[in-house]
Amino acid sequence: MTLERTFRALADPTRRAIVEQLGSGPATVGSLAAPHPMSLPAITKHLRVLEAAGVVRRDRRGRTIVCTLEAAPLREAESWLADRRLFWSATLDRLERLLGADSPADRGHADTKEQDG
Amino acid sequence: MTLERTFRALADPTRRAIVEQLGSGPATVGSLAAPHPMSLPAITKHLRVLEAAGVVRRDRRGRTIVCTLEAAPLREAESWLADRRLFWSATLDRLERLLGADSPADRGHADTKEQDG
DNA sequence: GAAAGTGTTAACCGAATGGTTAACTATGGT
DNA sequence: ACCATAGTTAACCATTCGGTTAACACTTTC
Repeated sequence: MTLERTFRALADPTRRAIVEQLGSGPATVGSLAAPHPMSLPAITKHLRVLEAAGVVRRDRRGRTIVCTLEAAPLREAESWLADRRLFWSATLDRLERLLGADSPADRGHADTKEQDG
Repeated sequence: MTLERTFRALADPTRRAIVEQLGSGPATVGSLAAPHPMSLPAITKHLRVLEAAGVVRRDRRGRTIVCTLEAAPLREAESWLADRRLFWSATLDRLERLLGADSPADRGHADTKEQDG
């Protein structure tokens, strides 16, 4: 599944940093590796994971390789999260009150405080 | 980092299914386990991962345990993706043209070839 | 065509993941 | 008290992950 690969790819902080860097535009493998205190093969592996998820594309360009961010999988992941949000924003509060009414235990967050942002 | 735990939690299909089910409202551990062809301890572990990420909350309720979806981490993950999107939608095309102008090799995504999959 | 530059592949390693079964804890019902 | 219900914890196992070093491959330059 694409979602699985995408979320797993984004789970690693190094790979997220790579994606963030690619947000400033395409970059070579070397320049992507530079900020990270690890060997080049490690970066190669991370890029393979990102590429397998479809998040980045790699194009040979002379003797360097240029990596570019690919939109589709990130968009798909965002959509999945957005679908979940349809719930939290609206339904959550109502359902929790239903639960709370049945047994007023110390779950204490339903009526007095709201940590929404 | 919260983002790391959140993305890692969502990387597993079973855990995503749990989150989706919780989108219909709070549920007991048993009812969350029912749809999945695995043992209860496996589900317990998945719930611990989701709880560690702050994605679900567990409240004892008699001899059952009610799990509820928690908004904050999902919102944070969605925000991270949304920030990335600021790039793909607008800047990508322009940057790629800059790159392409420098050396018109067959980076071929614009008009001729497309190996996307 | 040999040397240097840019990445990848291969082999290996320790730690984390995702699952199992068996034993245990905790609550509720009789 | 005793038993059933609902979940967790413990111990274990195979696989995957994230990193390493060493060797290889492709491109450019001299």
